[in-house]
Amino acid sequence: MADQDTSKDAAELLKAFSHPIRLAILQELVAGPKCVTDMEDLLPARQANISQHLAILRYARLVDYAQDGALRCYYLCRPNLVRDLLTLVGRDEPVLRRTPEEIKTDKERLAKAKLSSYSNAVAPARPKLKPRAKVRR
Amino acid sequence: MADQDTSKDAAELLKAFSHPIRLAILQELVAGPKCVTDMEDLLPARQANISQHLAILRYARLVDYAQDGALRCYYLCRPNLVRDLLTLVGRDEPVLRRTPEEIKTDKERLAKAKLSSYSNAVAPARPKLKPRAKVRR
DNA sequence: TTAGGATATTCGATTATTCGAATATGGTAT
DNA sequence: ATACCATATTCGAATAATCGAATATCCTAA
Repeated sequence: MADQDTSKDAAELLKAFSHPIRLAILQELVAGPKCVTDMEDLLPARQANISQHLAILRYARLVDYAQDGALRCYYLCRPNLVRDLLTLVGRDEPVLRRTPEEIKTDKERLAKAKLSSYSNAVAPARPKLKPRAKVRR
Repeated sequence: MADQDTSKDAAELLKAFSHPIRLAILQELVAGPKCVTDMEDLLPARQANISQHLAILRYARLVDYAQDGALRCYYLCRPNLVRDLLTLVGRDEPVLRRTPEEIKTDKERLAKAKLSSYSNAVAPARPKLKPRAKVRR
């Protein structure tokens, strides 16, 4: 059942990645170590905010820094993870569509087929349902 | 400057991954297609909640479903992405620690070295600063 | 057509994230 | 010591994510 602890840890790690600014920071660090001031020039965010994001990345152990006088040179402390992750999300894979039949074959289950529909369910605006009948809760 | 659009899209994709239940769902789907009822047995979440997470995964185009009668068989519509991502976060890379000197070498910058400290800045509870002096804002 | 099963969605409340503003901190040079 | 630069942190307000409860919907069997 996909170990709950593992999932929780992995989710937390991924959360650290899941912000545009933080991704941009990581991307910049792939190119080489940088201090906060460098990043200010490269990113659309203010110093305080960048420091906040760096704190999150540090907490996730994705980055660390080496102090150089008054400067803190940030670097990736798990460069392979970061590089591979960035590559992975960059890459784009064609989106599959499977028919109920294909699925059935693949499924270790006993339900019976139904040849008609297969989903179109994607992003574009879901049709709203009827507003809910108000009831005491 | 690590394209802002790209970062935003990538961040959104990663957000879809960044939840323990959603990760667990994806993990289960790597093993093969499943309908919601199957997942209810496998995951520590209620039906409504699972459906909510599936909606998010669908929106991110990570999953889709094939209707089989009253059932909806969910499957990965970008299986490689999902598998690789899960593998990646599962794998654990040793955490690097670089000295200011190493960094300096690697840096296309003109600051001067400082041989002493390197960071210990990680997770465990940050020391609190002095509470801020209250001022009208 | 009605009932029941499987799944989705809406609402609302709770909790978590995010960001700017205002400092606090630490280092270094004076 | 003081001042200044680079960086962190706190607070607070605004926004977003999360989850249960209560339905709504769709499909099929009776």
